[in-house]
Amino acid sequence: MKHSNAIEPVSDRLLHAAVEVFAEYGFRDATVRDICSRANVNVASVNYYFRSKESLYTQVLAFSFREANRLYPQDAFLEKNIPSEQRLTLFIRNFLNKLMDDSHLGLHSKLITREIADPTKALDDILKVEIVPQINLLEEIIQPIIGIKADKLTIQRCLLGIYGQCLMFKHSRSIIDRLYPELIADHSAIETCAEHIAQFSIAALTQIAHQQEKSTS
Amino acid sequence: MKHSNAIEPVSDRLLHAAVEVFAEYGFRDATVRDICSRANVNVASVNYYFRSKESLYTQVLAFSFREANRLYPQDAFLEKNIPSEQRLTLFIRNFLNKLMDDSHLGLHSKLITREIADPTKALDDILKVEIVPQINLLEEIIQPIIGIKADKLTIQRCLLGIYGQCLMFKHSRSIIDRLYPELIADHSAIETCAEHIAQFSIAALTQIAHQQEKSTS
DNA sequence: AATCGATTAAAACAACTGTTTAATACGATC
DNA sequence: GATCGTATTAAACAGTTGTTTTAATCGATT
Repeated sequence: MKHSNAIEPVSDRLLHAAVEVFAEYGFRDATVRDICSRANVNVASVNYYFRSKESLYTQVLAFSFREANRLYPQDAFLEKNIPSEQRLTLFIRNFLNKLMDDSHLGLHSKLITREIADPTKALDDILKVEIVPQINLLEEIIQPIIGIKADKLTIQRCLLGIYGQCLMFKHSRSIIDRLYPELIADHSAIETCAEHIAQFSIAALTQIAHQQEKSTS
Repeated sequence: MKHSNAIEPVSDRLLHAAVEVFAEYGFRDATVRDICSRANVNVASVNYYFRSKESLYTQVLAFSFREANRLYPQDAFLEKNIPSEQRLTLFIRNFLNKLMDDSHLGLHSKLITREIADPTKALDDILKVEIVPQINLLEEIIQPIIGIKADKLTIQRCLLGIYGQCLMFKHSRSIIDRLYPELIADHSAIETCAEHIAQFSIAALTQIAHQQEKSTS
């Protein structure tokens, strides 16, 4: 006797349930039984359809990245003929929206930041396929703002600074929820935060650019 | 028969071992048996000296904050007669050094950031006693830079931005280790990063201050 | 030397973990 | 309708977890 909501294949139900559970508890604290009960399937199904809990987790991560990129495509700021400042603003807005998406499919960013904060074996693959290309894109964007003469390490520090301002909203969500809930009350509030980070960073970057010019002239 | 290194009381050995294990694995994945074997005591000792694993964790967190504040006192930038920019620089340098301290006693910051990223019941106490005062101090420091007219929410966003740039080095350590290890190779490299964050932030803050003046005049 | 409270030790507890097994039910093919 | 591979189930497995129990040991006091 199949269960009530049997429209969706078992393996798909497992994958979706696993996204929820892994996002909520992390790989180590998520339990196979929890996943299976949410998917309304037997405990043995995880090992039947996916080889193991770990293999399921890997596939969940891959699926999450696909979904995140589907919902928040990076098309808008790929065009190189718009001003760098505007490209940076678009990039930050897109990234922050992706991070703060609390909808059903926004669990993906939780998974990823969890993986960064507490890496499993899966991190190295993620780095290569997803994170490095995104970082390279951001570097390409801020390069014209900061100037050609900029030190390589300086650029790296700027990159991390911009990422840090964004990721703060995810990694320290627990604190923001408790101290500054207004900042992330709704979508428009988050947009304002993105706008702020962009202006903050552009101001700093141009300032650094001026200093570079001075010191090398 | 007592064990070899019996100079230190059992409860102290347990506490120190617990700092290591909780920092490395987090509360949920740390095991009582691991802690006890590192402290060279029986498994039952945790429940004998501390009531439970959870109670031990609470005491470990409190101990860690005491140690962190002992090693990185906030005296230097408490004096209000030095320029705000310099106070901010000192604050950031102190904070980043505290975060990146990899020595034996630097495990404390690992514990704290872990607690922020994945809160237990203990977080609310930590917030009140340790984090809020530090945030208030930073707010007091940047207030003069950003100007009196600044919006309350704007100040909050700036606060988070500065914290985010610093915490990035802790929360996303796994990525920095893999992509930009030079940035945190040694103490002087970290100092340079602190200097960078300070300049980056000051540039942005003064820029915001100018914009505020324009829009309200 | 006997006694008492505090400490340590080994063992067992019950609950939970991921995984496996072995039996059953199903659905299509012959 | 029997047969065969697939899917599902309940049960059990072996390992680990935090905690408790019960007994042994120690050190000081009487």
